[in-house]
Amino acid sequence: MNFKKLKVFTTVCDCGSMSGAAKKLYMTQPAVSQAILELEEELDVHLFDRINKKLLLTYPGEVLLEYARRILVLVEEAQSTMKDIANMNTGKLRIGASTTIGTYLLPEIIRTFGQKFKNIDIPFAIDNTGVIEKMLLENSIDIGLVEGPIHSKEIIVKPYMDDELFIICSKNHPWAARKRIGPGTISEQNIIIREQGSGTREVFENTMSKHNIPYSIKHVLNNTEAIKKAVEANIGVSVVSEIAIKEEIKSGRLVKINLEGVRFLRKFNIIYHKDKYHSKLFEEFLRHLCSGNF
Amino acid sequence: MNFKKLKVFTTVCDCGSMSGAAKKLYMTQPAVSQAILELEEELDVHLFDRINKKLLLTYPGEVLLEYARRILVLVEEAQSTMKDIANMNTGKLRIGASTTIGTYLLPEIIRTFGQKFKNIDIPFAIDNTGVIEKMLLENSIDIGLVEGPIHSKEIIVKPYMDDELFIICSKNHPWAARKRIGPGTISEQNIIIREQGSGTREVFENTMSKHNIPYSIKHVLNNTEAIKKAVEANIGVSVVSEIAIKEEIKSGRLVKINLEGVRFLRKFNIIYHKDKYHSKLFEEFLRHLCSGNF
DNA sequence: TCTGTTTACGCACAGCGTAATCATG
DNA sequence: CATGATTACGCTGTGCGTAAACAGA
Repeated sequence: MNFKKLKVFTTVCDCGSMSGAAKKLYMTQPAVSQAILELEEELDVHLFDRINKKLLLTYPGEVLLEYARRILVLVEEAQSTMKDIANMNTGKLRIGASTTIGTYLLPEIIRTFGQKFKNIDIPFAIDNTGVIEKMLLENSIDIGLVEGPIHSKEIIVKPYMDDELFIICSKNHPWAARKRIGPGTISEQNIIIREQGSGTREVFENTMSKHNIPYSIKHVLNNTEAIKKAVEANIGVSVVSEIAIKEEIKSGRLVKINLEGVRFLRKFNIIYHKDKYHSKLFEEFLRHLCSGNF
Repeated sequence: MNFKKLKVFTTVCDCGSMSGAAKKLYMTQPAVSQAILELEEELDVHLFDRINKKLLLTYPGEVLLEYARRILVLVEEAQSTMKDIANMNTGKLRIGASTTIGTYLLPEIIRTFGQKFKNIDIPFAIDNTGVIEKMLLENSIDIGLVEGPIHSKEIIVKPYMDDELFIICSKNHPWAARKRIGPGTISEQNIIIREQGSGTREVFENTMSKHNIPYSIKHVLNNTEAIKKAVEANIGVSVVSEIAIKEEIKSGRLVKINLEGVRFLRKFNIIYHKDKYHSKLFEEFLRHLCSGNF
């Protein structure tokens, strides 16, 4: 018993004749006849009564027909679904991202990717880089977008884009008109910054100490949105990734300030497992990342 | 794609390794490996990630696994059901019977046959011989038990048993003590008999006229049970098939009377289509009929 | 004779085993 | 070196087509 024979059987039932089924299946009559005989032999059952040239289903024939139809429907559905997956008409890509990227970049990335590929399931997780790395290793995500360093040798790290942190102030702040300040002026300001452990804070502190610039932290907020609101309210100045403030810069609510001779640079990376098969959807997502401007 | 490959696939998923699956399936590793590769090639999809010697299902792999399990369950169920049918652990035999046989013989026949073969479905129809013959020709029953003559050349008629009609009277009737009467005495009696068209009445009338015995019908009842009750109540005498009065004869409520020199004989026949395949269940039913004393 | 099924026979390929190779711990 | 996957290759049997026989209208 195999799919083909079941298909032959159901077709014969539909047509009421072997020759009709043969025509429909692009086979010869003998092949159809043989398939039916083999089914009958294998199952030790007569499927048809041959009365007056008419093929009439026997009881076991009826029973088998029921099963055969159900099986073939499932098989065809399976094949069609797999074809959809192969053609990326359906699929799944599990994405992980570290906090900043996940918050400010990922939504737009997923939105546009989802537009390009309908019916695609794109579950995502947002957590710090270490957790995202771990998820990649235990195969609970397919690809990650992170800011921090990766340690596992099994993970391929591909630079995605350069990120830069900027000092920001309110449009009402005295700096707003100047856009450039000297390193010395910063120590006079109330600095609002993310909590210890944040990648953003780490880059800021490292860079500042590298340049031996003194500064004093006034407020600590564990949330970029809260920081932006605080700066907008002119409670102090802060430093955040440029991707977090596009909107506010555009509308003029916040102003980017250049600290003379100092830049806060880091890289965003795409990470994925070196041994994992790269599905077409995966490749498309990579292409999508590199093509788009997010 | 075929059953075997799906089976290989699900087994590999269960075992988490090709070698394990090979052992379970009594195949060699390469054969398993090849089956999986062929599946992947045919469906144009990667089913496993080969990470650290571990086989991890990809998304398309998961989807296929779902389908494969459902398909294989159905296939196994189908095979098991067909096997049951072949072994007569389940099955169906559609029986038709003419009125007298259907009423007095068939219930016991079906009861005992159903005891021998559990889980067998035995739908039956009771109607006059002509209808039963027609049902056989249009394949709505598999076998018939009839008293009347069959006309179709396509039907095989096999004598089943001899039936004899007997004149019956109540135990309170004057005849009851004698058991034998002469042909002349019958015309003095109130005769109760079935309606026109009844096989029983036909045999009675034919036999009586063949012997030139005069008789007068007093009551007509279209129902053997009613006739028996009427005779028991000594309203008159009647003539019925011996199979209809076993119980009453045994208990003495009715008495069988011999009409000297006259017997009302007919045959019960088993009928079935000459071209229809005789299932094992069918053969068993024939054997059952011939073996039992009904 | 024509239509449709079955039987007979030969070929081609799918699918399995054996053996060798590769990869990884 | 041991375990397990892959590659290479040859054989066997399934499954199909062609051809012929058979059966019924």
